[in-house]
Amino acid sequence: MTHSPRRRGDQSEAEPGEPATSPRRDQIIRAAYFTIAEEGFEGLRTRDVAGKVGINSATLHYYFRDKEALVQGVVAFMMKELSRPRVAVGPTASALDRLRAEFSDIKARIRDAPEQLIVLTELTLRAFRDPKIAQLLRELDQGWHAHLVSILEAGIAEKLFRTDIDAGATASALMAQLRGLVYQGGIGPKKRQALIDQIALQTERWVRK
Amino acid sequence: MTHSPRRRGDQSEAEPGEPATSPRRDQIIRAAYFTIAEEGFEGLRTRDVAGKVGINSATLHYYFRDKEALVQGVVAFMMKELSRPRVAVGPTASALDRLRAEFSDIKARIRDAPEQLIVLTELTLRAFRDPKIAQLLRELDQGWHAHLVSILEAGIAEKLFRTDIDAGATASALMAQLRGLVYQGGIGPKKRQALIDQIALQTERWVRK
Amino acid sequence: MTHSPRRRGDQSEAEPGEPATSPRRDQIIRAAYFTIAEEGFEGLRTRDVAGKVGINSATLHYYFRDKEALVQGVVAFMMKELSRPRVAVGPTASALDRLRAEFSDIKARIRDAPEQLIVLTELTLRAFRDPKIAQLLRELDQGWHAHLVSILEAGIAEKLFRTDIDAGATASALMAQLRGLVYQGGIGPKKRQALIDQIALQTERWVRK
Amino acid sequence: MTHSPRRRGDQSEAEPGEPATSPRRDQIIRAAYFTIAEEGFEGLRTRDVAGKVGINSATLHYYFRDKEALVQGVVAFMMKELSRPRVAVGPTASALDRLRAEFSDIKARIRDAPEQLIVLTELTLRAFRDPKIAQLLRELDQGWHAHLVSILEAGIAEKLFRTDIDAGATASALMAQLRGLVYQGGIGPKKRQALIDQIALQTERWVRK
DNA sequence: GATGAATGAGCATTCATTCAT
DNA sequence: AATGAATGAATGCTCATTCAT
Repeated sequence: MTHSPRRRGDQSEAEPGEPATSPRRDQIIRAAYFTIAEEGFEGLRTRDVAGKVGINSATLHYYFRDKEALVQGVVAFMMKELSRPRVAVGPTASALDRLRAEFSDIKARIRDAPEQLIVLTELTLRAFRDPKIAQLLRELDQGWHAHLVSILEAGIAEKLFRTDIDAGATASALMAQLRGLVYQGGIGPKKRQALIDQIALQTERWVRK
Repeated sequence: MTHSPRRRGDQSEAEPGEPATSPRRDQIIRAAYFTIAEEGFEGLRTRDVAGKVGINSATLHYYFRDKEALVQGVVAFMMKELSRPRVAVGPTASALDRLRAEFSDIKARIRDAPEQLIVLTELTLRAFRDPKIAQLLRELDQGWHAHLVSILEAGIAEKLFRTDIDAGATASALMAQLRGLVYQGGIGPKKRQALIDQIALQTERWVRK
Repeated sequence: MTHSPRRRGDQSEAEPGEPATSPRRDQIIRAAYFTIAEEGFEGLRTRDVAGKVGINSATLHYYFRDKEALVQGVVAFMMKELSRPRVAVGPTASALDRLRAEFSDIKARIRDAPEQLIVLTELTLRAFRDPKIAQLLRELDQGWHAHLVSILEAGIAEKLFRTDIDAGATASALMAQLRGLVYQGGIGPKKRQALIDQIALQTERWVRK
Repeated sequence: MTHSPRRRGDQSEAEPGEPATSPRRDQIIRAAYFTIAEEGFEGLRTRDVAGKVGINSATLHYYFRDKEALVQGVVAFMMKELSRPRVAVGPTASALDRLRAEFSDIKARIRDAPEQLIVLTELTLRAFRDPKIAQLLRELDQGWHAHLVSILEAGIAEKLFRTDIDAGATASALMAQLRGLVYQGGIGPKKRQALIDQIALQTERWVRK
């Protein structure tokens, strides 16, 4: 097979054996990701991103057809990051442990990857104008909701949680609360973590028998 | 040259007789405000704003020293808008009525001024980088929190609400939930309003005796 | 009427009272025109054109939305130039004088405005890919053809020219010959003018009684 | 490194055993040639040419030092193509047949190799700035002229053509007419061929006894 | 108050070319 | 022979801002 004139970043799905990914590509995406966290989409300059990676901005365009493709790469990366749990629970963990892990997970993100919150907010904003991003966020939300519901229902089945709670509604309320916290501007990480503990406590009281 | 070299939009206090406000100035701010709601800060162009008002972009600079000053004008306008209640309650209203008015207020904003949510999110994002905006948002939050606490405490005093609720914590939780709802991308206004009703119901059950 | 946000070069037809023309605009078009003559479309750089006029390249874009609009301006200018006769004949001139004026006109162009030939060739080339230009050139040709036919027919009516010549075919043949000369690369202006005289002579012999 | 550092496409004469030609080299030239016909010199991109051949653009630079060398290759190819008659005449053909073959040749080119006209026009344009190309075109023209003169003189000698025609001038006029036709933009191949027939007829009438 | 004209700094993107492998 | 990766030098275009009128 001769050299394909298509750029690496073109296809969403890589051909087998020809991965649409490369260390350099990932490096660029990471640099762009942190740039967005620091400066916002508004402050994203391909030149700066290239500079951070230590390459020429033309090289960046060797990996990404245009800025839009780069942004899409960042979004994909972000989605994978958000889906990957940061707190592991064993397969034998109780529903309560898994619920607690949920709160720990968010606290861990706030502590170790605070940029995720910022980029997520940026994406939320983009979603108002970009239906593709809106769709992705919706899917992310649905996944989170389903995950919480499964925990709650397991807890009910395990007879750890009250049987009269509405798993769906409770999951929604929980998500709204956590999201509200995350999106609350003007407070530091410590305050944020304390508020999460508070929500965790309230929730446990609410769901446990 | 006859006109005073100091521009109207300067940060320094306006001299008496030279108001820092004018119909045209307000007109520009409103145009910028709605532009931000539609296109985001990223899409804010002084030329476009001027065009919407029907003036030359040079004229815009007569009223605002620079783009930053215009943005500050928008922020101030936004803060005033957010502080102004959209649902009036009589001075004799019960704590419960006032609590309900709180939910109605948010529903009214979602219905009549959905752009407020978007601009608020934009400001939240700016707050990560602009301490001045962070401070303003913090104050806005504190005002809201104090307001909710006063309602809850009044309800307790009126013996309408349970005496064992922690007014501060409840206010915080309520705020987080409402904020979370507001920031949830990818859902339409109707769904949003329904979720608010749900939160309202839950809250009433929680606080009422 | 407030300031129109549209750029000057946008509309093909200027509104009455608001001419789509200005000295500066013309200056830019002229500079672009001679740049094309010297460097070809391939060598047309907005920066260079602006530089020749002594303005910033951003100023050029104040008058022309984009490069394409500038090129269109040049084309329009070129068409006007080509249509404007360079050798005047009195209203009482005989058909023969008018025919001779036709040759003199081309010789005058080669002498005084040799760049017209080059730019015309460039346009011919563009016409292969740009239907709009193809159409313009076609119209130019039809105008020229009609003009020659009217001269020949007048000569026949004046009993100066042979009655058995086919005015249309002769006009076509004449045009083809002149065009061929004009497009003949690799020869200098003097040689070119001599060849025109030769064609003129031949033609006179052919048409005159 | 094993391969000779001197590239194949160098202007210097190839060493014996190291031919300045190769199937791949020709392939590249052909691809460039057709690209120029379709997009003009303006649209000639080494990457595209390489892509059409199915090689990397770096490989193209293995065969051609730079873009200029590639263009020269195309020019040489073009000159060979133009010199090669497309309509064969036997060695015993009469002058009239050979003259007719001349017209048939051009018609054949228009039909079978219309890209030659376009590339030739592109070269004509280049000749204004590139003396090397100007020289080549001049030689091409002189060859054509000599060829036509030899036909006309043979016809006179064969007593097929009038003895009072000026072979040189007639050849020039004929060339100018044909060239003019070829360069006339905005008409299709059919119309073009019909006009050639017209010129052929006229010419025959002119030269034959 | 208002504007047309002008500009500097910057930005994404393109492209011929190079070089280690 | 061939290529993936990389780059420097443009290039068209944008935009906030200025200033004389």
